[in-house]
Amino acid sequence: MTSSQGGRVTQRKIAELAGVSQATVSLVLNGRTDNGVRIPEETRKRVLDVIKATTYVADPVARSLVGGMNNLVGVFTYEHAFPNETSDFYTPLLTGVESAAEALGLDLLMFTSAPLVDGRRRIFHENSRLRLADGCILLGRKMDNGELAKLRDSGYKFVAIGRRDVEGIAYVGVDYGTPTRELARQAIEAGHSAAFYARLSLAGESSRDRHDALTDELAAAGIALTQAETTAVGLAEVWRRVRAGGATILFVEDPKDAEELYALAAADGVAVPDDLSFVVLGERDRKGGCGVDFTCFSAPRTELGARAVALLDQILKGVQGPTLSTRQLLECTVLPGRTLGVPSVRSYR
Amino acid sequence: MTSSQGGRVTQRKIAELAGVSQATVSLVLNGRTDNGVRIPEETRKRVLDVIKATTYVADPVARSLVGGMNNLVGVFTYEHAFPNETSDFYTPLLTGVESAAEALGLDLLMFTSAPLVDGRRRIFHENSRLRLADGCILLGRKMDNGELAKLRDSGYKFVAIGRRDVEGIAYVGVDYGTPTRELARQAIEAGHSAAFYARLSLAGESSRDRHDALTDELAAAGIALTQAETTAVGLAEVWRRVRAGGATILFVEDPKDAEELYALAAADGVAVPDDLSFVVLGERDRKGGCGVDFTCFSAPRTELGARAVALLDQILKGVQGPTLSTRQLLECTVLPGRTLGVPSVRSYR
DNA sequence: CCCCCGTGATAATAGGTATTATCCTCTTGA
DNA sequence: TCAAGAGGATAATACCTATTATCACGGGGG
Repeated sequence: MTSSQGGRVTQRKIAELAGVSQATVSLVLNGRTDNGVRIPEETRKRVLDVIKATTYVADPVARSLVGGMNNLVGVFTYEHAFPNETSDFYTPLLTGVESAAEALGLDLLMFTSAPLVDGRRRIFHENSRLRLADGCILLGRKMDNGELAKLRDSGYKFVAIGRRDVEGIAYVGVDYGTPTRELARQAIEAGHSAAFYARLSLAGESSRDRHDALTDELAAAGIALTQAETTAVGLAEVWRRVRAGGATILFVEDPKDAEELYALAAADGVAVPDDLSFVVLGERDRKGGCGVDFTCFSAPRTELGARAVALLDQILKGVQGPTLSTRQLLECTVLPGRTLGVPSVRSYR
Repeated sequence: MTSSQGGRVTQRKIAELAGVSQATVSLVLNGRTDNGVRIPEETRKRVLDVIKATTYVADPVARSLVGGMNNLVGVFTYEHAFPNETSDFYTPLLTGVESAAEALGLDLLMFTSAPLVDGRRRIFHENSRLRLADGCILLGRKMDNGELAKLRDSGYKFVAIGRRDVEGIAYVGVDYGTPTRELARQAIEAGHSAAFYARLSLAGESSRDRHDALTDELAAAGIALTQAETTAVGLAEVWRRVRAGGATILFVEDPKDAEELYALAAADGVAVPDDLSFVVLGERDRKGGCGVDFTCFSAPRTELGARAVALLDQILKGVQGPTLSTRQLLECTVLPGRTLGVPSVRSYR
C-alpha cells in the first residue's frame, strides 16, 4: 500500500523534475542515438543530473515486460543453493559464478521462490519467474532433459552446467572420460586383473561417460569388471558382492559411497590399498576432508561457473568479436591419493 | 516450437477461445467472489476448460508489474558472498536466508555488480542497483554506520544482520554479551586470576559488547586483564606479551587469531589448557574443523538469516497481525570445548 | 512565398494482468 | 407500465518502460 506509490521513483517523476517527457528520459537512459533520435547535450545533462539526485533505477519488471535487458543473470539450482548439513554441491560453482558476474557488472537472481518438491526444484511451476532475468544458469546433477528442451523451445536463453545431450543447448561441462581412462590405465599398470564398479544410475550424461570410458579401457586390457548400482542394491549388498567377487580394485563413482564402502572395508579388516585398492571416479568430498585421501580426480568447478556466466553473457549480448564455444568441456585433474596400490597376492576373503 | 514464434498464451487468447473477455479470465483465475463480482459456474467451467486445453501460465512479470512489488529480496554482502580460499563467513547466514525466502515465495537478488574496492563492496557507488529489489538484507562485519543512516534516510527498506547502533534501523543480531559473561564466570570459577584479551578493533558493535562484558565481569571479580589489539600490534607481539604478562588464560576474539596463537603456543611447548587456557569469544571456524576444539560460543547463524528475511518481509508488506520486533537479539550457545582448564601452579615461562 | 529539411521533443502505443466502474438484460414488485 | 434491483460480463485503466510515429519550429534554397 504505502510502499508502492510513495516509494519507487519512476521515469515519469524524473521527467517532471527535469521538465521533459517520460520518453525523453527513457531515450537518455538508453543512450539512444539511432536514426531520428537526437538529444542535445544540455537536455541530456539535465536529465542525468536529476537521475543522480534521485537514485532512480529502472524497474526490472517493467523492463522485462518490454523485452529489455536487466543485467540480471538468473541462477536456478535444482536443490538448495546454499550448503546445509547434507549438501555442499553448488558452492564452488557459485564462487565462480559470482566472480564472473562481478567482472561483467551483472547481478545474480537466485530463483529461491521455486519451492522444493521431493527435494528438487521444478523449472515449470505455477508461476515461474525465470523471465525476470535476462538469462539463466542451470545448476544441478539431475536436470530433466525434457524440461530443458521445453525451456529451449520457449526461446529462453540459458546455459547448463554439465554436459547435456540435448540438441541446441549451450553448456559448460567437464570431461570425465579422459581422467577415468587415465585412472583405469594406472590400475592396469599396477597389475590389477579383477575390478568392481560401484556406480550410480546411468541416466546422467556424466555417469554414462565414466561408465563407457571405464568399461572400454578395462575391456581393451582384458580385465574382468563387475558392476552394481549402489542406490539400487544398497551399499551393504555392494560390499558383499565385492568381497565375493574377488576384485582387487574397486572403482566408485560417488564420493559418499566411497566413504561408506571404505568404512565397511575397515570394519571387515580389509586394508586399503594393500588388500583392496579404491579409486573414486569423482570429486573428493569436501566434508570428508578429514577422511581418506582417495585416489580420484577433481574438476575445476570454480572455473566452470565463471565460464558459464561468460558464455551466457555472450549469448545474451549477441556475438561480436571472438566467440566462445557454446559447448565447452573442461579438463579434470587426477589426484594420486593413497588408495591405489598394487594388487595383493593373498586373498582377503 | 509452438510457443517460440507464436508467443506465449495470454489471457486474451484464452478469452477469445472461451468467448469471454480478458477481464473475465482474470477473475476466474483468481477465483474472485468479492463484492460485485459474480461468475456463474457454467462460464467459470468453460474458461477453466480452455485453460486446461492450452498451456497457459500467468506471466509473472506482468503480474509483478501490477502488484507493485517484485517479490525480490536483495542481498548485499560487503565481501564476496560465496566462499573462497580466504573466507566462508556468509554461508550459514545465506542458508537461512534462502530457506526463509523459499518459504515466503521470494527470489533473492545478490548484488554482485557492486564491485569490490579494497576488498569491500560499497553501497553507494556509480549506479547502485539496490532498488531493483523491494528491500534488502545487509550482511557484513564492518558496515559503515554513516552509509546505513544515509540509506535509511533515502527511504529504502532494509534489515541489517548484526546489531547496529543507528537510530531507526532494523536488525537481527546476536547477543554476545551474555555468553561472554558466562565464559568469564567459568574462568573465574576455574580459579584464574590473570587474563589476557587479544581482541579486534572496538569499532564494531559486537566487539564493544564482548569487550564491555569481559572487562566488566573480570573487574567485578578483581581479576587483572591485559589487552591488545591483534591487528594493531601483530600476533607475534601479542604472544610475546601474553608470555611476559604471566596470564593463565587467554581470551581471543577472532577464531583465526586463536588458531595462530595456539600454533605459537604449541611451538613454544606451552600446553593447552594445562599451562594456558584458551577461550574464543566467537564462532569456531569451520575451516578449522580439523583443528583445536576451542572453548567458545556459537551463534545461530542460519536462524539469523531466516529471521532477517522474515522481518524484512514484514516491513515490506506492512504490519498486520502479530508483528516481529524490528530489533532482535538471538542467543548464543556456549561450547565447552577442551581449552579451558584450571590454572597451572607452575610457570610456563 | 512556399516547400523541404534538420533539430528537438513529445504523444501514443505495446506488453500481460488485476481491478474498478460501467453497461446490459431480465425479473420482480407496485 | 415503470422503477428498482439482481445477475452477468465487459470496457477502461493502471502499472512502467521502450519504441515509433508525429509534431512544432525555424532557416535556407528554389
